[in-house]
Amino acid sequence: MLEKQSFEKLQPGRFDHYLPHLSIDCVIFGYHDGQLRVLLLKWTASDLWSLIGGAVLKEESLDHAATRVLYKRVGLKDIFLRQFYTFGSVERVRQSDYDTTFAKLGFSREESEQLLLRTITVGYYTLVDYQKVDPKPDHRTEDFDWWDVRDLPKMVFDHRYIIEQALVPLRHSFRYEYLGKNLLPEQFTMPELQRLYETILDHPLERSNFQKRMLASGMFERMGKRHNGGAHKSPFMYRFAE
Amino acid sequence: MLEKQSFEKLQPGRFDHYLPHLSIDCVIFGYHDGQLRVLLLKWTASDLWSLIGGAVLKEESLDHAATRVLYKRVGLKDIFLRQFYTFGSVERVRQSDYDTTFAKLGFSREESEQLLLRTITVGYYTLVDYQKVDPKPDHRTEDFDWWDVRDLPKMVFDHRYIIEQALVPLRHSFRYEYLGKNLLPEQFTMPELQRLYETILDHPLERSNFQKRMLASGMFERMGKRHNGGAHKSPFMYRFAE
DNA sequence: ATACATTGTGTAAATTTAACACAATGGTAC
DNA sequence: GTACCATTGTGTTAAATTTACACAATGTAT
Repeated sequence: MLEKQSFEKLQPGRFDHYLPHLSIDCVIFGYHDGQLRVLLLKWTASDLWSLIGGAVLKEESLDHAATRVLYKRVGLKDIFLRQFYTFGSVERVRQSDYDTTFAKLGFSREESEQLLLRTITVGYYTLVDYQKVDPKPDHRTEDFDWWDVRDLPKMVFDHRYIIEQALVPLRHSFRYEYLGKNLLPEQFTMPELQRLYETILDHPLERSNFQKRMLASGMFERMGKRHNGGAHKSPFMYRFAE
Repeated sequence: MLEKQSFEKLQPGRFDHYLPHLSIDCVIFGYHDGQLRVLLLKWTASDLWSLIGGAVLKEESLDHAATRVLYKRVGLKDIFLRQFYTFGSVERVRQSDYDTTFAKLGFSREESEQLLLRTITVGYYTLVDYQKVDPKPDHRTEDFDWWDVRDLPKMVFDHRYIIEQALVPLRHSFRYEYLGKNLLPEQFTMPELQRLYETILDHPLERSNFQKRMLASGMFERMGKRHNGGAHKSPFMYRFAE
């Protein structure tokens, strides 16, 4: 369980090196088993989950902070990362019931308030390969897991709202761009790609029209065929071009 | 010219009541004479111009800060306001040549650095009636003016970049929504509406198709005709519905 | 009264999107 | 080996939307 001392160890000189009142939070999307999922951390001694986020160094950009946090906390590199909104309501931090959580951890009311300072958070969303994630729980978090976006757990602050807001530009981008590179393995079949799109856009797509649209986009390269069992015609494999 | 004392008067207890390192900036769009324009303030004793912005109170939301600043500095109320991006590069404040500007104003190097602190700014854009604007230049700014977005003056920090970035979602919103309520007078003709759209989208639109699309949207109410001279067929007047 | 730039609306062509059809394939069941 | 069949790739048609063009009506200037 998190000790008061270890918190200070965890964030040495937090208020010297980091910008106060500001954080970034990353909605990390992954795809598995026909489900769109987000990577969440479970807080120690609590049933609350949270996004992966962190403070911003005084000498780094917001994008850099997001990249740094993703690398240090989840081992992710060279990923699709996009800022989508900045959440700045007054109640977003305080309204939560996690004041009591801090009390449980041995923090005084005064110290707790330091940690519960008014905070504006810049939201990013990222698309990552479900398998390549290697979260490093820290002293504040004891576990991590992927959660279906349609079935999220109890979350700290306004993190659930942030996820819902991230879904809007995510869906929009899948309508007008050809993403998904980081959500699928290196090679994939057209039905697999379609399933991804249907999951994210949350509605069925007509098979033959989908295939034609994808091929006409020129974003995909056809590789060899896959013969791996299943009583079916063997499909072509594709990958994202260049 | 700005005196050191008046700056303190201007922002009493700035570091007590406001969140440090954070600001909001508003790209105020107006429309006049077939030009899309932004409202800018001219800095005292300088040829630099800037957006209308300000700090965020510790007990107000970002949206509230933007609304407050727009009301206090420009007298605007009940306007279209939309957050679009948060600018957080490290160099955005320091790279500028305005260090020298502060020197001219009698600030010491130390004090100047206080004012040139690393600052993240949350960008908003707004659509306002060109005529209803009543800017109140303060001690830091000696003048204001509307500038054509295609012909902007020399600007402080990254404000020119912020304007360019605001144009992207602005154009996008005009493609998929029916805005313009605040950019036009209460009543307007279809050619006038079309001219607005063409100016913002920056390309010509086919007249008859434009008219049909607008009418079909149900967003506009047809009023009486206008008879005000000009050797032309008199056009219908429209207004935004409800 | 005539001319004419402008406005409102109608219609046809082109393009895009959606819906459906069918043949080919590769494995399974017998 | 052979018939079967879910799946995949592609083609074809219908519907809807977008684009281009046409024409009649109007109000003012001459």
